[in-house]
Amino acid sequence: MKIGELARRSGLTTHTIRYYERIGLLAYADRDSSGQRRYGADILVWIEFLHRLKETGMPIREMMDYAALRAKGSQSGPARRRMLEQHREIVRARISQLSANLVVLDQKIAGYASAEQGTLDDDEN
Amino acid sequence: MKIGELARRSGLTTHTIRYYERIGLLAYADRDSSGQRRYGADILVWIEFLHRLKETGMPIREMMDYAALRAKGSQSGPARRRMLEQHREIVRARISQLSANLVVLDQKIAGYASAEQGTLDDDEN
DNA sequence: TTACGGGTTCGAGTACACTCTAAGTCAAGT
DNA sequence: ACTTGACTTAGAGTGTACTCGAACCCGTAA
Repeated sequence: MKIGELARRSGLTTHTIRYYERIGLLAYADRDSSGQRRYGADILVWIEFLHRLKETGMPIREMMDYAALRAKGSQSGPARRRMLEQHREIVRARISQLSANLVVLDQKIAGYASAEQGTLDDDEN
Repeated sequence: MKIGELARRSGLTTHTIRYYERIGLLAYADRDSSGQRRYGADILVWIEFLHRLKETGMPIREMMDYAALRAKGSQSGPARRRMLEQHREIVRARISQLSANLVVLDQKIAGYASAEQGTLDDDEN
């Protein structure tokens, strides 16, 4: 497929796909006779994985490191596993933090709700 | 207290405190006779709350809206409650998303671990 | 009195992750 | 032949949230 179709199917823009190739997140794509990028379907799996890393807050730099390991082939498996394990801890910590903050938010909202019932005055935050 | 002490106690830098004042996240602080900012202890509570909003991913623009409502006094309570309720939904969604991605990450790591045991080959991501 | 550790303002600079523009090429449809 | 839409490159611009620098002022201890 060409870059436009990949864009539609991956949810990235063509700009972003080229940008990712430039910085090494996506491998340099084979070009056809007129110089246009041609992709196989397997790149969608990789982009989806990148999307997950991004969604979980991994910085692009780290994704680049991961991509570089991946490009070295299966011998880099253990290193990639270690990266993912570290990242997993960050994600777990983030979930805990958000959950804790969610509790405080709930309390705050309950405080406002009470104030609206006239049973309490609010605390000015 | 002066800005330096507030910085130490709040975890913000003096630069950031002045920046927050500039954009309206913190109220314009009273100045002493030599023009230096003087803060009461109550601002720490507000900064801590701002920190929570930030940690949960609220953009500064929205925090500014919230701060503006707060500056209007207790009559803005209901509007603030609605803002927090909307934000709470965003936080809940984010936690769900992270949790879902965490599961995938676990599977991926398990896949690498199996590959290292020699029981499977990896899938090249 | 002079050095020091604060503080002040304004405006410029930084990091991240895109996002877009300019100027051009190319293939297919009418 | 011409238009349309998709593609190419290099490089500039954007938005967010700070972060820092320059040039200056002010109060206190040696």
